[in-house]
Amino acid sequence: MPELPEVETIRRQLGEVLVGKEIEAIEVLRSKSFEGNTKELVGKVIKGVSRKAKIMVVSFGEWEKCLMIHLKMTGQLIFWGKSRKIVGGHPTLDWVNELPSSHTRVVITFAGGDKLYFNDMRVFGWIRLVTNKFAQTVFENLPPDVTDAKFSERYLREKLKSTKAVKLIIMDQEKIGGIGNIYANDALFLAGIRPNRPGKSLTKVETGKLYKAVRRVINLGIKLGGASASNYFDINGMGGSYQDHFLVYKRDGEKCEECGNMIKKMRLGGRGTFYCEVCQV
DNA sequence: TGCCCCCTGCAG
DNA sequence: CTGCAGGGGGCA
Repeated sequence: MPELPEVETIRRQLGEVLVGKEIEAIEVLRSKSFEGNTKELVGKVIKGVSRKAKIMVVSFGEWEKCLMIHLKMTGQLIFWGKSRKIVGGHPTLDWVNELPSSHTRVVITFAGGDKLYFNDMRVFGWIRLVTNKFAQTVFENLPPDVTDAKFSERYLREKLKSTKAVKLIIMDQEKIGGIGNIYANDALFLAGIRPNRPGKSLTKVETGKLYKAVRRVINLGIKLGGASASNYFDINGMGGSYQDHFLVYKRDGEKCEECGNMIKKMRLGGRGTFYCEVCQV
């Protein structure tokens, strides 16, 4: 589910409630969802939560290990307990009181009774106990993500030197981190570029527009707490609101707000792709 | 580069 | 029933 803005929203919230918390127990309800020996974590105190692209790392300060988390398509981290802090005003997940649910894969209990539920309907996501060294190597080997200072217009231009469709390039996590299907579609609309254009066919001006568009949609996504189009919720079970600002994503059949023409849908790299054939050339 | 796969659920 | 879903790895 989550792309960079959703993961970043979760990361910030986790940082607020988890730092200083001591792990009391970890219950793995689905073995595929957790890798490592849960017993090693008992008594460990969380020191921070970081992120690169769509991957989060929960660190424990001096300890040599950390937790890496990837939510993939349907992963959720729901925090429940006395320390729960609700900030937003968006609709709440109605089953938040009934956790664990049938989709709960891992439950982390903290000293004092607060709990963190890892829900993941499709079981693609994971939590892994790894060494700090390993996590550091993973992060170092990831390309810059959209929020990274190293993600420059020049960098983007370099990555676009390919015959691959521009949408597939900007979604390629080995080239640029953090852009998934929602924000890729909207960024290309904002830039006025057809998603299936070969990357190398973009002019310098178009590349500049795409660069600004990508940063704009990702930053707006973060500001709005992510997009709750289907099953994304923050750690309080609350939705984001970027879905109220979708430009083309999931809007096929509706009118383009710019020109009034019908938004079309095509398939690109096996993913639903939305665009306006008038505004995007 | 283009499939198929990992899973589960839901809309058409 | 089929196809599709905000991700990504492995395979030829």
